[in-house]
Amino acid sequence: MEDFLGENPHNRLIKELIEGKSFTVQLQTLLKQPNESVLAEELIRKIWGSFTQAITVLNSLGNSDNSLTQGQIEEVDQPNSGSEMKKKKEKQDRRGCYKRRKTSGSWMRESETMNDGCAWRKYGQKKILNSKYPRCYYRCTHKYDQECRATKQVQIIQENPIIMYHTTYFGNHTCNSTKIPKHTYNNHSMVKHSDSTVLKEEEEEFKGQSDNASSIVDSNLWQDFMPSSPSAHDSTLAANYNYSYYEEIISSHDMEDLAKFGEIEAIEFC
DNA sequence: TTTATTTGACCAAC
DNA sequence: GTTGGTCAAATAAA
Repeated sequence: MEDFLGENPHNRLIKELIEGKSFTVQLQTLLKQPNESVLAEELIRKIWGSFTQAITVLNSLGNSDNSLTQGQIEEVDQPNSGSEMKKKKEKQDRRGCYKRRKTSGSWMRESETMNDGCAWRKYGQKKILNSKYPRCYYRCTHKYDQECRATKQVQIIQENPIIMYHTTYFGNHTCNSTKIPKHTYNNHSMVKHSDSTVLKEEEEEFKGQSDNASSIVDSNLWQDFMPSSPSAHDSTLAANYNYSYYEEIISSHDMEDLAKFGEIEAIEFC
């Protein structure tokens, strides 16, 4: 593993996250006392610094496909500075102006129902070459009001004896209305498949729930570091941050390393 | 009137 | 040149 400014990046990352958590606990204590706003502001600044450093370290780890640009980092760094402006950016005619999506960051499920508990809006349908059934394109209902970029493609793969749908999900829900499902990594409900992730669901458990599977790890990880319940922005930040990297961290011996630092209690996935 | 769906056009990727 | 993903006008439904 490459050094990060003379320090092992892995250790540096752990150190920054632990510091961030420690500052959060201090802040929590401080907020219970009156007239400590100056100290609180200082702690907030330190927490911000820790997470910024952590993001920088993660971003430096060489996964170029998923590395954030500095602009993206700054975007999440300054929650009130640019995003509001972007929300108001005027619509323009972007018909046909798109990049064909890559399969990385996607995951699939096959089920007897299209219903997954999320609010989707259909925006297109296409006949697919060598396919008996058309492919339907859906985006999150909150694409514009909450800038949720989740999309899915649904295609019937068989009609007999029952209709089976093959659904491919792209992106994570960042909208507030999304419910976090009870899918977990440790029950092996998700199977990594090449660059994408195949979601082998337990259908009964799944019905009526969201299937924003990748956000599970993200949201719980961040919950662990957050003193209060995370906002949509928090999960966005984590979700945008390349969950596959978290998966890599969490599923490996690195968890032992996390524990070694002693400050982090068990990280639970639902 | 508002919201959702359908469908043809557009165009980048292959 | 073909294919597939997205847009937006037209249309339907609530």
